[in-house]
Amino acid sequence: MSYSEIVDMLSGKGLKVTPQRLAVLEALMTIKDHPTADAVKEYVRRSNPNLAIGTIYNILETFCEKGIIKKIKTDKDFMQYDIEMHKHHHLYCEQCDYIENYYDEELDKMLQEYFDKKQIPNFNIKEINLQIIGNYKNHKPTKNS
Amino acid sequence: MSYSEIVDMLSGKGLKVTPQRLAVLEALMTIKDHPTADAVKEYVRRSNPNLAIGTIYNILETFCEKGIIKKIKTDKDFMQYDIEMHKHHHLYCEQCDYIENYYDEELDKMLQEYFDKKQIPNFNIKEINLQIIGNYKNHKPTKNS
DNA sequence: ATACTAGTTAGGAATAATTCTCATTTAATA
DNA sequence: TATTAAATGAGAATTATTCCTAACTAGTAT
Ligand SMILES: [Mn+2]
Ligand SMILES: [Mn+2]
Ligand SMILES: [Zn+2]
Ligand SMILES: [Zn+2]
Repeated sequence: MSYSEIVDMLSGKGLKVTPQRLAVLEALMTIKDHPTADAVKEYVRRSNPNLAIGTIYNILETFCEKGIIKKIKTDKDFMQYDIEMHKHHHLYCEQCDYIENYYDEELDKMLQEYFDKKQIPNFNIKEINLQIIGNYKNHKPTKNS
Repeated sequence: MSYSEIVDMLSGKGLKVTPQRLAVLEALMTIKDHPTADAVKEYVRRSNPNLAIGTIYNILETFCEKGIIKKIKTDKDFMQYDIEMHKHHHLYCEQCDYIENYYDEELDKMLQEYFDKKQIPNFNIKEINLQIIGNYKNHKPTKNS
């Protein structure tokens, strides 16, 4: 995503293009790993040492409302954010808390067809996300190493 | 589940049978609705006005460790607990935050077969939970009314 | 029935993530 | 350049959850 695409994306949603928002976007796109607000802070502070943590929460919330990112909650007591907006599911590793994206169009099609046929009474389905819980056979590196 | 079954279940897991644990269990079994720690507190305080909130968290954590209940993942910033231990999925209503259990053996079988065939590289699947997000055509009562 | 003890609880303090407040600053627009 | 609605920084406040520890109790042994 180029700089001008990012600018267009933000202003297209009625958001002012601020250095803080650009920094948070860059952090989210670089880290990818479903970062916490704190991980985003660590990242952006390298270039913007006094970007306030409250501002980060503000921006993340705004991005959620505008459909730019999503929240992910595990059984931990902090929120994680996901900038990958293509349809995907999640692998939750029970041992190292790593959450990996899982893409599977065949699966999506199968589920789509299944629920087209089998309606859930009184409920309109908007999307279906799988939480696939288990463990890696050999653990992924947690961060960048 | 009778009183003596509950007693056996707790002591079978090496847990002492205390009035506090019985009260929390009763709350969970009565509320069903994936209550928060606070909802459990509200319930148990009617009969045990000075059951400490710290004790409730203690008990809930112990129950999780012993496999009596589970934590469920939402995008809210508080935990919810689930005493239904039969395999099921969840319907998340976007409008009223109600989370309903969804049972579907046919679906489970389909997923089982799918992932038996199609392995995920480097990952052992332990369980799969669907987050089915959408809205009720006419909303469910939020509490008991 | 009584004593013992490891496990449990009450109550309050502490912590950590997140939200709020508001004075100041800034991006967009004219 | 002037205007203004929106955004930010700094720190206080809030909220869910955890921690601490003295007092208590369920289960077991005597
Ligand atoms: Mn993701
Ligand atoms: Mn459930
Ligand atoms: Zn792992
Ligand atoms: Zn609803």
